[in-house]
Amino acid sequence: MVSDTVIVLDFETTGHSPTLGDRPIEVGAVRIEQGMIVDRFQALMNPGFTISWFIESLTGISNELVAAAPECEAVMHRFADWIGDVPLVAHNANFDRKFLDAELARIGRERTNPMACTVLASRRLFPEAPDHRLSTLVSYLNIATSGTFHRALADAEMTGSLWILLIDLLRDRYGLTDISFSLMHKISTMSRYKVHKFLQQYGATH
DNA sequence: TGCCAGGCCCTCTTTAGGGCCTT
Repeated sequence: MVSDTVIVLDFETTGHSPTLGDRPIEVGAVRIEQGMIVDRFQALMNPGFTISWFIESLTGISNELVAAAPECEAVMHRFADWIGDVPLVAHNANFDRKFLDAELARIGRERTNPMACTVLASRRLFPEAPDHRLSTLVSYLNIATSGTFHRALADAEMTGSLWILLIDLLRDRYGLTDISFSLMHKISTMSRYKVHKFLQQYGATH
């Protein structure tokens, strides 16, 4: 099986909206080559203000932890260098894209990487799942887990496993042998009613 | 002080509303 190299990333943040001042407190990511995780990135970062009790409880990331961490700007420079121009993947990519773009803008850099979403892909390829939250899909698809959720690297690793399963499903169900990032991206953004027929036709001609 | 987003996607739709998904 040949598939493109991708980087699967996840941010833990102080809230939902960078436009209202929320910032990342941790980034985790895995690099996937040939269907395997071959490298990892993880860093806590200091957002410059106090994290709410809710976020401390949700993530287990305390104010003490981020106080000892480097500022977001320093981490994001390292992260931007690490991801390069490799295509990106995230679970609910719209969320992580907002924070990535906002933090890159703060350091005078810009994302050029295309980005795909495992929520959108899963809704089309696993429509029978109870729902499409990461924790539900991990359980439903028997994805290996350390038992930790809402930590960036653990969530990125599970999302990476989900990405690999999505590619496996395209291979097994439709006989596709060369599954590119752009094919998965196309599937994720087309009408869910057209996906099955499209893949049948695609599999017959590739 | 209290509250805060937003893109996707379905449907009892398109002159709209509300659930899903992320922290």
